[in-house]
Amino acid sequence: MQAQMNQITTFSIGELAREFDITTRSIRFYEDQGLLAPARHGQTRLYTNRDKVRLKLILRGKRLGFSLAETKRLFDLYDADSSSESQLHKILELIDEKKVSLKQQLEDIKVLLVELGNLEDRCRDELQEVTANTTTVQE
Amino acid sequence: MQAQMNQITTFSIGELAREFDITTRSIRFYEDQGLLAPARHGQTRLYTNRDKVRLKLILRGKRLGFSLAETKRLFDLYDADSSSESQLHKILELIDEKKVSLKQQLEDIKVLLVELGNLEDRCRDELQEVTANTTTVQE
DNA sequence: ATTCCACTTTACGTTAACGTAAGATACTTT
DNA sequence: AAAGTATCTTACGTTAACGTAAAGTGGAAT
Repeated sequence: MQAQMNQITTFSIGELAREFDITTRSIRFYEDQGLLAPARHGQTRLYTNRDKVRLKLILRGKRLGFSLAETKRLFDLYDADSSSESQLHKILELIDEKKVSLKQQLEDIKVLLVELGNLEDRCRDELQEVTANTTTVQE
Repeated sequence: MQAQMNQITTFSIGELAREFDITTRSIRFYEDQGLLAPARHGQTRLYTNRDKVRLKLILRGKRLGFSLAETKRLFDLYDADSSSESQLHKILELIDEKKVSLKQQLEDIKVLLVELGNLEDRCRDELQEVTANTTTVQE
């Protein structure tokens, strides 16, 4: 009851791959690019929960069209504890850039959703006509 | 006053490149991939307003992380006039897929915006402390 | 002991979306 | 006429983000 207190649940590379539906190759590649830094047990990689969160963030970044390099920059920003004044200003700049482009994306998406909705309506109308004709013909 | 009625304003490839801040190479590439089909005057390409709109859509797609192939599919959907019933169903499916992934993106962006806001606040706080310290030291 | 499985490294191959250079054509300006 | 500018085609080069194959290692099951 006491001999196993250090149960810091870890994950194998295969478990993560299955959970996020990606290949182990991708995970190792992200490490190669400096986005992940799992511990090791011998040669084998051991991923902590923190690594798992990182991976989730990487994939979210990808969905948003971020390059791995961009995501890494954001990680580095987040990790940087205390920086110089000029550094902090630079960080704030970067954050602002991202925010601007994200807001642009948000607008883009809203517009596209509306357009897709219209297209969908048009399709449904056409579908109505087609099936109506077919029915008529078959009488 | 009558001899020039067919003034269908067109654009050169260079004009479009400047306006959208991309290279002519890109524009020609989009044509190569079947996303644009400008008219010709001799060898020279002539872009109509419709082409311009298309180009704008292509770039918006890129901002949203669409591949050119995906954007082309959407174009083809939009262009398809009357299709068979099964075709229409397929189109509706595709539209729905896009809508789902776009809504996911929308959520992703909202979350990220909040997180960036937090990060920004943290930076500002730290900046406050740094400048406060500097001021104190310099007294 | 050997078979199996998940993991490892190394390394070459692949696709998308262009970049870039070379050489030809066309129109305009000097 | 010559030079400049914009356009064209052809074609090889480049980068990111992996895919894929080869060959080896380590623990578990038969």
